[in-house]
Amino acid sequence: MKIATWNINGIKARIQNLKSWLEEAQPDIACLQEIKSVSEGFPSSTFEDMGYNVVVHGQKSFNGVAILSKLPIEEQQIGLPGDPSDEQARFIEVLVSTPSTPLRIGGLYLPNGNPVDTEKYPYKLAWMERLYQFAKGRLELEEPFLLAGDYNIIPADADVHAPDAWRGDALFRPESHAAYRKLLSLGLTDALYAVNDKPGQYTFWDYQAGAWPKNNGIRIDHLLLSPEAADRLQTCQIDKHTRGWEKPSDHVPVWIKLDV
DNA sequence: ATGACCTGTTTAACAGGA
Repeated sequence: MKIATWNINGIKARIQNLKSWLEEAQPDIACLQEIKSVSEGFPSSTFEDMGYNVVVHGQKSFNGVAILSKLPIEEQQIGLPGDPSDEQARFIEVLVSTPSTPLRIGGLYLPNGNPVDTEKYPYKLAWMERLYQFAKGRLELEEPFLLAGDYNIIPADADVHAPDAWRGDALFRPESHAAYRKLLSLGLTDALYAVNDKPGQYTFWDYQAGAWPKNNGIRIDHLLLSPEAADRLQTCQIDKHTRGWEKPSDHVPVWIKLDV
């Protein structure tokens, strides 16, 4: 089973690229972030025609997440628990049944957090604490479970072209790293590093300053697996070539194959 | 991580992104 995550940076601007990539990559499940659309504005029928079931958690103009699944969706959770006042659409989860096991998949768009001297940074850290509490509960089920998405966290120096230039950034600050380590310490496995820990495996290149031609990238899109999912991990890859397409997203897809 | 950007909203700049 192939499961992917991709921050598409706007469904209206990216629908053609997304269709092309789905046809090429043939994921069974795709977690999408930054759809930048209300739920009713998401072109679900386009993907239903391609054989996907579609769940959307949209918002006007900003954020927004969706999951496309070729397997029937048995349960869904819209939004991250823990703060009823949070109106930002950043989390969606589905439960599907594979031939061998139930499988729970959370798709997330973790807050950026910049600038760090504004309320945006404490919001990011509080959101990460909520994600920690949620993941803790899911891991207690001892089932295959994964959290896939745009974490807006650069895990280590090996994941950024010029680490020293990023030290004070919300994606790379010690407090951000501490919150990310706390999440991992629950027993989650970074799928990419489990199969290949080479440096410089980027998933995002800024539109500005020639970042793509100069390969000034960062790795911020991750799939974190429960022990039961990690046991079934076959491979993890980054579809870097989509960054070179016409009208690209600034992120590229990351996907795993699970033996389920 | 500094070149010279992109998207949505709305239809001229602005907010937000990373």
